[in-house]
Amino acid sequence: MSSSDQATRQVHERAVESLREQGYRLTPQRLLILSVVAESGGHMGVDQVFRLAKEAYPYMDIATVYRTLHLLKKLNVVTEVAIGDRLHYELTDPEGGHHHMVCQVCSGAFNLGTHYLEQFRHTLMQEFDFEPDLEHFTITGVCSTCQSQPRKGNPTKPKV
Amino acid sequence: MSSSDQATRQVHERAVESLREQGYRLTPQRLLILSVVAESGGHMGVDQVFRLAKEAYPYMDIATVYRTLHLLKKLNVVTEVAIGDRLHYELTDPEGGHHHMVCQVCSGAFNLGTHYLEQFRHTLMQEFDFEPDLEHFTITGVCSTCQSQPRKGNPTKPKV
DNA sequence: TTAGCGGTTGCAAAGAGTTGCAATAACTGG
DNA sequence: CCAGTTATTGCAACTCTTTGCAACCGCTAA
Repeated sequence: MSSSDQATRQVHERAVESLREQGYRLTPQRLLILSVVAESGGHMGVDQVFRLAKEAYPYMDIATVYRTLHLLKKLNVVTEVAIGDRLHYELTDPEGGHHHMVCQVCSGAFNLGTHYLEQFRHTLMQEFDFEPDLEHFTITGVCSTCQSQPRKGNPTKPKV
Repeated sequence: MSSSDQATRQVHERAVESLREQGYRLTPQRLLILSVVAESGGHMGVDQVFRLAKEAYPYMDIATVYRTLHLLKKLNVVTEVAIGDRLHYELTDPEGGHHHMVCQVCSGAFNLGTHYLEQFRHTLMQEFDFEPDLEHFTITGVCSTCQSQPRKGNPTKPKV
């Protein structure tokens, strides 16, 4: 057994617990969608989740995928990441959250530790008494690589 | 003549110049959509823009509204603001840009000066060589009023 | 002022995501 | 282990936004 199998099982256990605790039912569809996301390693678009899930269970419906991903997001099992103008999903980082920097040129996504935003949060609360929601924060821009390779054709594949 | 008429005329002049400079054509549809947004004073949803524009010109098409708003956004004449899960549009702040804090509870939108993000930008470039796009930045959270009025029914109308 | 180029529009249809609803099936108590 | 309750699914219809395309019309040059 690989360490990724191990990780996947832990994810399942935690997710199952979250579901039961809050009165949600454990359905094959939910477990399947979860395992698809868990096994991908990185973040996936909804259509990609749907395609893989449908391979395993042909009756899978796209509406179920959307509903399940929204649910898992609410339970903090998966995290939503905006890549381009589409939402992607990945397992929530167990070591406390992180944010994303997404490159507009190559669509690469880079992690950003929470503490980089703490100062900003502090400022907003101090100055405006505004409590920002910085749980799943994605900022777009241009990454290091694409800055040094000026507009040279094809975007590369997303990194995690 | 009111000062808002005056402001509206200035907006038209600047927008017309932007369009011509870059080879875009001045069409009645574009001018109408622009004036609808300009006269609203604040930010408006696409459907609201469409409805008002259609009152003045019944052949107005929703696709034209979308295309025009995207164009005006590209020309930096209007600014896109995410309210809830819909995009709203407002005239771009002539005094240099500002960002928005949008309350998840009451949907109120509050302005946030650019300098509050400068430090954050500096950090990202220093640490990650990542050039963030902070042009039109919207952050969600809970505003001062809604923090002190715990979950008491109806959201108020958007401000600004 | 007019002819013609090509950017724009209106329409229709496609795509992405959401929602209502009846049938299904996961959970509970007995 | 079974029956009842009710959350969930699959389907289809719907909303919101984008896109392809032919007709149209704003602009420029003569």
